[in-house]
Amino acid sequence: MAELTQKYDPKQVEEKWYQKWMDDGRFHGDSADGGDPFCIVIPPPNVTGILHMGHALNNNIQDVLTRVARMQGKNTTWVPGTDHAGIATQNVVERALKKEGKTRDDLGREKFVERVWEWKEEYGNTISNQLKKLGASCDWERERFTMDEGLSDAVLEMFCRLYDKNLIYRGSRIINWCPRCETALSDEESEHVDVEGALYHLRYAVKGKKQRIVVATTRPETMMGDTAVAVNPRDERYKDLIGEMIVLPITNREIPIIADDYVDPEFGTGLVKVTPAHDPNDYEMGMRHDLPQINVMTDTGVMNENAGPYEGMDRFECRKQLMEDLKAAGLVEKVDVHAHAVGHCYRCHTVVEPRLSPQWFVKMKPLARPAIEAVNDGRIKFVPERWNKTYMGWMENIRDWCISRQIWWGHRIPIFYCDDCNHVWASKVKETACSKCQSSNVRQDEDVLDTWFSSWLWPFSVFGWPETSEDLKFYYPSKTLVTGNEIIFFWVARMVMSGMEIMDDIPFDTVYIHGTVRDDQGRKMSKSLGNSIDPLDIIEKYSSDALRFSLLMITATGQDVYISDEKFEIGRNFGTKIWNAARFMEMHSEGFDVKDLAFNEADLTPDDQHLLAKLNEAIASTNDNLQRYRFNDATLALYDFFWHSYCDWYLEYAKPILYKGTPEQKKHTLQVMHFSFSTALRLLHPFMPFQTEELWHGMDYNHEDESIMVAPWPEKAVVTGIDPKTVKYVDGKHDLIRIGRILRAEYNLSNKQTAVFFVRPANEAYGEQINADKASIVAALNAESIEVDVNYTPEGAMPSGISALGTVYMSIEGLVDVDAEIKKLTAELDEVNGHFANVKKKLSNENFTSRAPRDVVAVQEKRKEELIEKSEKLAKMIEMLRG
RNA sequence: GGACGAUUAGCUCAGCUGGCUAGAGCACUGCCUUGACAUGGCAGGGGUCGAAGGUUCAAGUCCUUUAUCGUCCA
Repeated sequence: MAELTQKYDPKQVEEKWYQKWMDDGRFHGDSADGGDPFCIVIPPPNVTGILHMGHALNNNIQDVLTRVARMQGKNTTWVPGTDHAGIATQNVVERALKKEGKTRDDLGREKFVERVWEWKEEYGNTISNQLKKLGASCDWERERFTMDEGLSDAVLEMFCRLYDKNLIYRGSRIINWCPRCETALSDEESEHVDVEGALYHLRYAVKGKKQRIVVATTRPETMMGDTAVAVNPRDERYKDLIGEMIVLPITNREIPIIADDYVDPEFGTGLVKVTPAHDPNDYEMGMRHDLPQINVMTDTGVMNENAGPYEGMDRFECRKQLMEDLKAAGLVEKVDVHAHAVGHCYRCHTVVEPRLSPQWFVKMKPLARPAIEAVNDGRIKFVPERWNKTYMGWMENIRDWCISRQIWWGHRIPIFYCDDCNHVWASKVKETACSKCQSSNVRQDEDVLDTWFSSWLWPFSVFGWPETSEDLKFYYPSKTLVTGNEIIFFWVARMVMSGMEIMDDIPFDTVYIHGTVRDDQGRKMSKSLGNSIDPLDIIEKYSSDALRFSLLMITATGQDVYISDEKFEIGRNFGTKIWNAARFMEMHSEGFDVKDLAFNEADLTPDDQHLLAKLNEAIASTNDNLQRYRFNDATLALYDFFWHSYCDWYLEYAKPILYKGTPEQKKHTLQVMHFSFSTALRLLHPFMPFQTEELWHGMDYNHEDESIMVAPWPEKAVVTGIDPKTVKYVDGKHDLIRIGRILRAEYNLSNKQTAVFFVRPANEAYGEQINADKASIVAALNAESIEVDVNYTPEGAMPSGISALGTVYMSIEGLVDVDAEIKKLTAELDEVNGHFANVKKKLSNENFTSRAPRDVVAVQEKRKEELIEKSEKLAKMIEMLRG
């Protein structure tokens, strides 16, 4: 047996094993090997990304699932990769350029894109490398990037297919425009943020009348684009105004007052300005009433020539100036404080400008139908189930997806225009001649596609689609998708749609949605708040295993998780505990063959049986909880087994045997220990991959297997010959020991002081068992001796307590504090009587005895007996003390 | 405005199909450097389960209302 270091050194161990696993090709799966496929595709992080706690949790979970599947002998692949994050990456490179005093226009499109590729080559592997530090057992040979050749081909193929099916179209719609990124965004990419804004009440003059009306708006600067004022047709107040004309201030343009049901008479004054080019509802109204559309801003959110005197002014600057001017002209009725939700760019948090713009869209309704069915009929399950509703809500109210982006980094839209015959067509190849009139006067669309247009193909594009491959056939559909709730719309829902459309099959059968990682005050971790905890710092400080184990232990299924540095001590301390337990075993294992663990089941002592029963429970619980994605419960089961069952009880029980027992006893005990430990180690491996591998080798458990990664996964009960009655006896024995220790503690006996104990067992059988098993109790209690006697009666005042196996007395010379004893026992008696009263009340209630299930009643009846017995014992003991 | 989630010990959270005498980790108190481990051991204190109604033999758990916080959607 190799010698374990006194202190575990995670840094060196973790590096060593990850490299070894890679060298040995442990992470790779291949369809050619056949078997039972198990596939997970990673939610591709942004290529600009650096690992944060959300990633750590997310990938940790995937790794656990993957490692379990691998140990179960499944043909496993976990496909990693990154996405090109169009806007984010472009922003990063533009910032770098800015430092050099350049803009992307200075470079031109081609040079700029080259520059982004350079950036990607240099920095793009950061997150993948960080995942390796986490211990992620990704199939790196399959690593993909959404802009690589194959995936780009998939994107073009998808676009052309949908275009040819008329599921992609170009049209002028109100889209979300980010004036900072200078591109359109999808509805999902505009994040609604509640802001304390203002509701401006403006006076507009009615043409030909003295009358002025008051219109309420949150965006006065769009006034220059107003083409109507609208009222609800049923609003009596304004009935007479319908059809009149309004003269807009500043530009003096005349616009009509129209009637439209959309107007909410309760909002503001019941009169709203209509700006069809800057608001989706106004756009709809404009269509209904055939109103002109006047765009008043440029791409950068600066007022344009339609804004008259404000041309060239930033939109918010304009709002301020305009309001001052209107105020001066006496055209402001009032300004109310107004809380409302304003769209912000999800990449740069600039206020989004809704704006009329020609863009490319995917028609979503036809794609949604099969995706709705797949979840409705249970082929795809969300865990926790409630996310079904979120998914369905979005699917059923789906709106067309704006997929064109006015940036350079991304897949260029494969649409070609002929400037001679105006033919428009989609093509996967770079066209130089018109497919209709053969003119060479053709040009490709300037825009690129939304990044999500490539990631929605991920579950099949990573396997080479549109090429057919054995891997695609074998691994698709994947098993579980693990992700956070924030990308259900962006990604999960769209993958289901693309999967159903292209593969005619679901992309995964389970979507596990985990919580969001927050700081200890419940705030989202963010760079700007400076509250993020860097997983790499935690790994440095505590180890990767500690990070992983702690994260899972504190993350309840689907609930948000609050973390702080100290939380990771859980995992570190647990690792230390296991390490030291292993060292202890090693100390006693000289000359012992860990490969010979076939102990004789007839020789199993009560404590052996108890430990093995606990091991079985741990196996069952781990498996059950994994199946239900209850990772915290799975880790808790392992924690509890190792720490309490194994270390606190069994290891302490084993000490006297290992130090003083016969060679036969010693061998038997070591067999039980190594058997249990090595089994539990395998269960723990997916959660703490590094340390378990180190111990697997350090303890020489690695039979013919070279790695614990492929050691057999413990599936179910491993030992027969465990008697439940014996297990229960040991539970009782632990209780007895606890009672004895309490007596010691109450009288402040130091560890050096031994004490004489007397036990009056609850029955003969227990008496016999205790007698046969006395040595272990003597050791646990550091007792001088233990006398077991069913008829034991103390001669004088003795400290005592009642355990499950019987009454325990401790003999100490002349030191008994009789009053304290009486007080203690009386308090206990009161408690027992309280419980007894409750039970009695229950049992005398006929409704209970007749309606409750028989076993529930039986439990209460048994309890009643026990309480009576205990109460009597206590009363007698008190009486005796009183003398 | 709608939907979902949370509210349980000082803190962070479990508690799943109602049977609970409500658990864990951290923090706290006392004792202990004992031959795996002080990143530890043994023992201990600490909760009318946000509030109010209801269903039930039985409610932390189910229903209704409500308050507070959070998330998503409009």
